[in-house]
Amino acid sequence: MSDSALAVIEEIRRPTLHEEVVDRIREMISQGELPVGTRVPEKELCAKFGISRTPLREALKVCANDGVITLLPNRGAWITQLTPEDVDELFPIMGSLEALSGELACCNATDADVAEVKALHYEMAMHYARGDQPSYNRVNQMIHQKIMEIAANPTLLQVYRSLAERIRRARYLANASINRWDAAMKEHEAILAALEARDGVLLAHLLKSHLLNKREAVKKVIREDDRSSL
Amino acid sequence: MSDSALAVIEEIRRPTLHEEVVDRIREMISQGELPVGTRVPEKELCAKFGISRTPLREALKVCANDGVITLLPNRGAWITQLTPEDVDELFPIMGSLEALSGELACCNATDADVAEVKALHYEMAMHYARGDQPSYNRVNQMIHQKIMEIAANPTLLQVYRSLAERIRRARYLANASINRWDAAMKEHEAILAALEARDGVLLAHLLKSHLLNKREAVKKVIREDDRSSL
DNA sequence: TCGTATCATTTTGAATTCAAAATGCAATAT
DNA sequence: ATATTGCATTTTGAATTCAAAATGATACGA
Repeated sequence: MSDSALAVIEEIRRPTLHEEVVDRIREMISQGELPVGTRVPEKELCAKFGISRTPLREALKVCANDGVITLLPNRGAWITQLTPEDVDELFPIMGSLEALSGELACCNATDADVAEVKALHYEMAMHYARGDQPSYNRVNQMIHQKIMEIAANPTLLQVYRSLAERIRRARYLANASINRWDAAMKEHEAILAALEARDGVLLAHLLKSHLLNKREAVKKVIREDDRSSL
Repeated sequence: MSDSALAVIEEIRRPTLHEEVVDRIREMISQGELPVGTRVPEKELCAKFGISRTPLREALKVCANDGVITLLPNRGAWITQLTPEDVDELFPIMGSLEALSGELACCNATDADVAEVKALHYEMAMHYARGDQPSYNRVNQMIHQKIMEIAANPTLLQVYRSLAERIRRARYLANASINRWDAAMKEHEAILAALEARDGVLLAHLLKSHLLNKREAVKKVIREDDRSSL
């Protein structure tokens, strides 16, 4: 092996400073602590995090690359305001990726995997029955994550997460009031059945539709958010 | 509109320094000027670009976020060495996205759009007939890009490009010797026909298979590259 | 009164500096 | 001869500094 070549790059990677900052910024945006459409207060964040501008700005470039932040040259970093058009572009992409996760999951799923999804499904049904939306949402997300995990494609997970990050805030707001809860639960029953039957084509289709059904709710939230900032 | 809020963030965006550097680094990797599996020579690049370490390191963080560079804390930035497993993860994802582009393209395509793809197809056929591989590859890529363009989903294009960047070098090498050229041309004829017929489901399927058929060629190149570095 | 020009202040972008970590090398011990 | 320790050098990560651009406030003129 040559002097400067590395056979396989794989190490224990504790997060570096700027990665840590990227996570914190994302978190703050999703919590509304950094409101969409406003300028990132560079100085304040440096003080808050106890760091200098260098790692903060590195993190901002990374976030900009992900579309969460928009950099205006010489005019600062702004928290990206999603437009309804952005949502219309994002959902079909995420739908395709979720569909893929379903297909792959059906190829790989062990009986134990299916049992775990089933357990989560019933846990979610419990929260649904009790009308506990926050818990429902949490378990709901776990189901989709579990399917992604069964798909066993880390790159897919990474790409999906990076897209999900862009609409995380809007999704969070949309989840505050679910307006087609009954329908969503029915869809989830079909999803579970398809996975149990290892019917990849069907599961792909169901996951895609399930996601696209949320599109209008997210767009609605964005439009309201737009109005509130005028 | 409130003091710090921006209705829509949209401006003439001339590339900033670090963005320019990101492009240059990607270009150098795809050309083999920065060989896969080696350490990024920070100092040399600064000298070459005539910049300080700050914008270079910003660019490296962005590239790392895209997976083109791997950062080892306190041990420098390395040009990511794709594994066959990475390729197996990437191709289904890119296949899904190409499929989506085909579906959307069929919804949107005007007659002029189809005519343009047809023209490109014949141009490619010409290069095929003459055995001119480099020109064939160039036009081939233009066709896929044109379909993406017709799909009219800038976000999709952006995501696809970011993934394509990871295997750009390997694809470039694989393209040096096409080993199923006849089959690929036949597939392209079917692709054109599906677009003309506005058969989105079929086009999606064809584009996906067409891409997946390249997977083994890319893996082969990577394995050879691995061996050469031992 | 409203618009424009001037200038001080703040913010941004990028170079420089500085401390900590890693690397390479020589001396020593086994 | 090989492995281990200690030390000088290099590289990395992050703070600081500095110049350029943008912002805001005030004075001036129409």
